[in-house]
Amino acid sequence: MVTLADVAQHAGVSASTVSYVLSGKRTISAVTKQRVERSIKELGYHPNAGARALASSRSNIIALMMPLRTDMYVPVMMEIAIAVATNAREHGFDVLMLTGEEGPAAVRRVVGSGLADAVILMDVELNDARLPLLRESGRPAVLIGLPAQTTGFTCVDLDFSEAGSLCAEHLAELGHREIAVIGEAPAVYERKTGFAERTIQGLRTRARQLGLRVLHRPCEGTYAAMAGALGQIFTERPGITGFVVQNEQAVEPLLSLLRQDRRAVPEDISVVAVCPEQVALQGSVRLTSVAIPAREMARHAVDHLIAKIERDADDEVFLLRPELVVRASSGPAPVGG
Amino acid sequence: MVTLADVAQHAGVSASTVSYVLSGKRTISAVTKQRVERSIKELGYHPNAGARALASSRSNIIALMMPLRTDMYVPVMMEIAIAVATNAREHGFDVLMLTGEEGPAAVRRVVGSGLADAVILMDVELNDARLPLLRESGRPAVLIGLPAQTTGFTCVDLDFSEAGSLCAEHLAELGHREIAVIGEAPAVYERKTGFAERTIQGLRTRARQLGLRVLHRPCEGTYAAMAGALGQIFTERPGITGFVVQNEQAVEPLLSLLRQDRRAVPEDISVVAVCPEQVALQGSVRLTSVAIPAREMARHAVDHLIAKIERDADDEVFLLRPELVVRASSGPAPVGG
DNA sequence: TTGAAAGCGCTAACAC
DNA sequence: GTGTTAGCGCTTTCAA
Repeated sequence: MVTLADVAQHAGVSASTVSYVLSGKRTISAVTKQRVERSIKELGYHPNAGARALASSRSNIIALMMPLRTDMYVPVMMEIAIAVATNAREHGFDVLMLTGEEGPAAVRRVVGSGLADAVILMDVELNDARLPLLRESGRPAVLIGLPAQTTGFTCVDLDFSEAGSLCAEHLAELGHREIAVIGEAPAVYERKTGFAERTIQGLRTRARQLGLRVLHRPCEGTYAAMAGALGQIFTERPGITGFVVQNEQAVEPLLSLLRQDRRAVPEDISVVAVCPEQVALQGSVRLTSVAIPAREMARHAVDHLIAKIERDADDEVFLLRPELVVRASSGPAPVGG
Repeated sequence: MVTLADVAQHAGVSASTVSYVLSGKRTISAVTKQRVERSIKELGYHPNAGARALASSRSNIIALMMPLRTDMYVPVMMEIAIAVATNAREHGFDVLMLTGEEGPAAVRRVVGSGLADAVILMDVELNDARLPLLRESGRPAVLIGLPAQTTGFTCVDLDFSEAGSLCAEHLAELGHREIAVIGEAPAVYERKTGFAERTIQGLRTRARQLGLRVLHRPCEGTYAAMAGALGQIFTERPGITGFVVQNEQAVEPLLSLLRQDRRAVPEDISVVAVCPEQVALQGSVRLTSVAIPAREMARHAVDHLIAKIERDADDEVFLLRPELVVRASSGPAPVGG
């Protein structure tokens, strides 16, 4: 194994000089710098990560804690994870992947051992058990999601309330007067991550202002559940002409069942989704939707985390502005009835 | 920060004793052991990861290199990644997530710096650029996928050839005589990961033995592409009564278009998929399918990698036996025509 | 602009 | 069954 000492000897300088060439923490004459860099290349030197971490008390590793449930929001999570890793590399950091499996203790472990310099938490719940541990660890942390109590943390999330509001507005503008919201599965609401609640609340508030009538139904993403929900909805409110869906899995079942029901989209029924771009684009109908901006969230999370690590930046709450993109699934409310 | 020396002092023993209590590498009397463990608890001691890595030349970290393309096989990849992480933890290892972004050099970096003790490569291509680098690094590695040249590596993959064979068998047994295979998008074949080719080859071989006529069409996973392909297929071979699909995205479009076409599944047309269990279960029809056993692959990969790290185990090629599960999308070939 | 040297916290001989 | 101690390879004062 090639060590820094080997490089120093080969270049005819001291170890510290090599170290400083690498870190750039002090000015080095052009000649020595070149000599050192040449030696590094020739010897194929790679600084030892462990030694570095020990001497500098910095691992240059960020821990990313994945959600426990691997069955939900998979594409978004994956996109965030990859974007976090890519982004972190641009700042010279690597990413350690933690699963929910190990529980909140995982946070203590990686942070207590100095394995990770900082933590990103995905899929944060309103009263997340990991937060107290993180807080007492004193390590920089960024949450993706919005817990009940944000003090001590930087949070990044989509402004779901505004997203709901945009959906209401869009349908109201198209002349719809009565709409239904197909929500996440009941389990999601029970988990209290808050985003589903914020969406419906934002939607309801705006709907009230616009005189839009709203029926909200949480729903499993299966054909059977969707069929049941749809039947009930049209029975209760036959005048409904618009749907807002916030449930990846439910999108195709909904479209498929409407088709079967001989209700044309968007002529008879308008559909607006809150979902990853991918889902909105690849289905049987290109959906008018509010996207969940995974990469942007990851970028904010990493950038701010690095700022906290390196410049002790302050905590902030970033609520990203949602955008509604009009596609083929929404149109004017049918006239008459 | 609490160090091992602090613990030693607090427990009234030497540093090495504490170290040995932790590692279990030598026998310690019950009393000292308990005293040490008590001190560890009381002081809230966490061994420093960097120091450990430096002293032992072992980081207890496995690097997991994700596929470059984040748009394909997302659920399987995510499932594998999480299973790898969970499994690794059971052996006391953490997982570092590398994206394709950084290119093959990422391998050299994490391995050269001693950041990772070993590597798992996902989505391996037939002539993968990362393999030579890995080979010369001499670090233990496991590939998920099957490259052209496996020497020096342990490989884990589904036996796709056998999977194709099973599909042919199943349809033949049901009396089908003419089938179509909807394959992955052309881009997948161009990337030369080999699995798509192995599937069709295994299927073809068995089909020939069984007197089954096969038409193979790679296909994008969009409604438009699927509609085009389907039209062509039925024009060319009006006698087709069975479909094998190996393309997650194409499953729903296919089912939907068949329905629109008034071809009932499974009465008129049988459909067999090679896809993740999740996809087979959550669509509009519960699909007869051969599952891609993500967790099992991850388990094999991790277990064998650990065996290589700790016991210098030999390289092996694990081709997991596929299983075809009969569900609601396949049935006897229609009589007459 | 550079060098010397003292650790960082742990492991693993080597001693007894 | 336990203690002593020499590193592991790097960063960073301190000194010149």
